[in-house]
Amino acid sequence: MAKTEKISEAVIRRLPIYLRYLTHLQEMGITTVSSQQMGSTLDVNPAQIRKDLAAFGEFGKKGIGYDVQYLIGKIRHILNIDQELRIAVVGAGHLGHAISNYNDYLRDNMRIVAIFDTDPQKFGEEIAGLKIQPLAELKQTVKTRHIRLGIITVPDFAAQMVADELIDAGIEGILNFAPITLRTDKEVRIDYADLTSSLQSLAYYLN
Amino acid sequence: MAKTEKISEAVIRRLPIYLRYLTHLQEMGITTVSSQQMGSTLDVNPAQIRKDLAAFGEFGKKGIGYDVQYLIGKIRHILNIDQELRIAVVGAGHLGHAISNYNDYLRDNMRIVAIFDTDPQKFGEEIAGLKIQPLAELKQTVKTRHIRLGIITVPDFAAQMVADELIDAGIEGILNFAPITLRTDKEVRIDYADLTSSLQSLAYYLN
DNA sequence: TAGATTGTTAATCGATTAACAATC
DNA sequence: TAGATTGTTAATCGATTAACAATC
Repeated sequence: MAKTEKISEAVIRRLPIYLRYLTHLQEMGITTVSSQQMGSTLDVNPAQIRKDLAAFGEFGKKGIGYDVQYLIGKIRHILNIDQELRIAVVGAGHLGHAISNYNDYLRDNMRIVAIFDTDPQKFGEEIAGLKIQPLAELKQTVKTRHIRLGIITVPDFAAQMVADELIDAGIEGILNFAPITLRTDKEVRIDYADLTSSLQSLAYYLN
Repeated sequence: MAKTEKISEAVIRRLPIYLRYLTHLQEMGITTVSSQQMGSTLDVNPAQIRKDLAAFGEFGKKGIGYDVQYLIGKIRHILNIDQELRIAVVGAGHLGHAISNYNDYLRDNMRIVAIFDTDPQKFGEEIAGLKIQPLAELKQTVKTRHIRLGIITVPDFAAQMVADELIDAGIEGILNFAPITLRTDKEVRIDYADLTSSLQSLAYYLN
């Protein structure tokens, strides 16, 4: 990263969108793209795209635009997904089940490699090629399998406990689907993906 | 709504979080809460909470705080969830399956009442008490059952087509789980909930 | 009354957009 | 060279936070 200004969360939320479109262009054999073209497809101001990218280095060529393949490599590097990134899912209910089947969509080196639950009836059951493990095995599995991210898909009343376990196990980032604000005093990034809240926000815009 | 200043999306994203906590307080029998208390639990600046709420009216009492039950009613009204709000899910794969089972978690009058797919093999199959219907029936079902929101859980290549169908059917808001930016010239709100993008953003914060 | 807490104004901080010199 | 497009500065716009008078 060329610059030292701090990067806002808004920028980081847009980078995956850029990456997804660039990958699409690459698949179509397109080698160069301008901020103008990207912006009009993605509904983002071209100046915004240039500024977002420029915060990390000079990736484009004046008068030409951006080399698709080169830019893909740069964004993947920025996002830490130029290395294999292993993920654990905790909660083998319907949602955990669905997410565990997501590996085909998680390109770019992200991979769900373990799934946990507390219900003994589920232990050993297979989901998407993964055996459901007891939560008690979390810490050891995280260590031996070098898992860095966790996804929480347990009911709300269990979510804080699971978060504590994940953090104690050395997980570095959490994506929480449970409808509860998690608390920690550790340096762990926690993002939220709560369906109920999303739908309620959406409902505001009716009429 | 007492004021006419325009409300930012950030405010609308926080209201469901406030509502969730207030509901929790109500269940615990707590009748009054201050912005201070809410803020410290939810990790939100108390001034922010007061300003968010004040944009819609004077809901609190100086020196006292907010009446929990009263504020719940107000926020539900603001979010349009003081009426039953019906939702259709399009895409009966793993994720659509999981979401269709979400009705128990969708309190506050939101309800998934129909699920659609294009695979004839799935027609008639039951998920969470709902029979999977052919996409061809979408328009009629939306009209007769007064469905106002749509959730897209189809693969990326089908998402734009499904969005067009939903909009044509008269849907007023869409929550899209497919990893693609949807385009429309109609006045329809489209929100995004893309797991891959969320995980990629999360990955940035590693180290 | 004294203490607490709102609603709101002003101050600050941050993010987006416009404009354009540099340059491919 | 002429046209196109970046990187970046300046201008604008918007959101967050602090502070405090009003008042329960």
